Amino acid sequence: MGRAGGMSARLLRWYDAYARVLPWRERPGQMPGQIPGANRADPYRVWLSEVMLQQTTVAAVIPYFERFTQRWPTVAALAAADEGEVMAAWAGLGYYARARNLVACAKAVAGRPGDGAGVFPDSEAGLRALPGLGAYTAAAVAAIAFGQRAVVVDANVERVVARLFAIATPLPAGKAEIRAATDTLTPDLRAGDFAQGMMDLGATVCTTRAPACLLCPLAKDCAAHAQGDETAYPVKARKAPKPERRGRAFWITRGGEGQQEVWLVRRPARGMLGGMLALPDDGWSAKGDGGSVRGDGVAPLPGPWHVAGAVAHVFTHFSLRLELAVYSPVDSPVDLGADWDSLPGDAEAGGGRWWPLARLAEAGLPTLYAKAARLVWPQ
DNA sequence: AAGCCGTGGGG
DNA sequence: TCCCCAAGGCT
Repeated sequence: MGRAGGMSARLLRWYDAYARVLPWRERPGQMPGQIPGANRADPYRVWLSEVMLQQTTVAAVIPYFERFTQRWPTVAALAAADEGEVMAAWAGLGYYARARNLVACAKAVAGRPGDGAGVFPDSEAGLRALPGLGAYTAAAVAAIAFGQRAVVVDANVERVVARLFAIATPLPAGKAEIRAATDTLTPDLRAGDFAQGMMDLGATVCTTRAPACLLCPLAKDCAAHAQGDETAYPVKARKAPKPERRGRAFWITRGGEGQQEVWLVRRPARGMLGGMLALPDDGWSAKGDGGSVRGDGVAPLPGPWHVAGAVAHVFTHFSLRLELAVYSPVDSPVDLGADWDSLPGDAEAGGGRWWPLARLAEAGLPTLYAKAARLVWPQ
């Protein structure tokens, strides 16, 4: 057995002993010398978990995974689900294009011709062609659910491998080099357990800030450890500072005590918070861009309003300070309900709708709007 | 191909 | 407080 073989064997033994117990995962190492795919797990659950885990922590995913699998136990059930309900169930998890792709992928799988209906493709290439599955997810599902040998590289593997081989090429340029090195380590058998083991190692031992090399089964093979500077790898460029944006959302209600409703809009499928229900807003103009207002606008609305407060929210590439303007308080003489046509809402996205305040939690607002709503409507 | 796309937790 | 980052994909 070569050096790479020794490393993967050590990693698999470590995984057999210390694998995290996760809802979508089968227990490893039940059968020494097992055949390929001996640990294969339900492809639907593997796929769903992998999509949820894209750029998202395990702790954040677990409750969503439990709710989704309870409500939609099979890919066929998910394919038949109302898309709005899926989006609402995804609310709070972020990167909402994943939810739209999730539905599209479920429909594609459920609609596969012949005996394949409702069955995921079992090859990496077949999986890669499905919406929402990129290089990582296709490889992960092929390996974990179908026992295929696939080279699985996520941010954990990138970090572990960059350290093992002291790869100094900065990311993302270094990705090719890292993938090639991962390929040499990946075993023909148990590629899925190997991938999960590498990810567990990265998540629990070979961590970004303070790697626990004393606990690492690969420490004696690790070039960065030999150099005494594990955290020097992988090399990454510094991120650009986030610009600040400001915006104003509108809290428009109607109805009497106990029967109040709030005006919600469906955001366009593309762009920020695409496809999600939201409070109408003015488009979050960037500071200093002339105050250009895109989106819903508020000019046509009659009646007095006041600013109830503001929330701060940080997105991937900008931060936002969102004011909440409250229209038509309960005692207002203005009946906005009679002014339906003038209410804001993107027609192509389905316009807007009055939503009972008592059931606001079920609307599935993205965190930004949930925070804003909390200013005037306690949970 | 570089920018867009959420959120919450940890140091 | 602020910065970094997490089982990335799409355009």
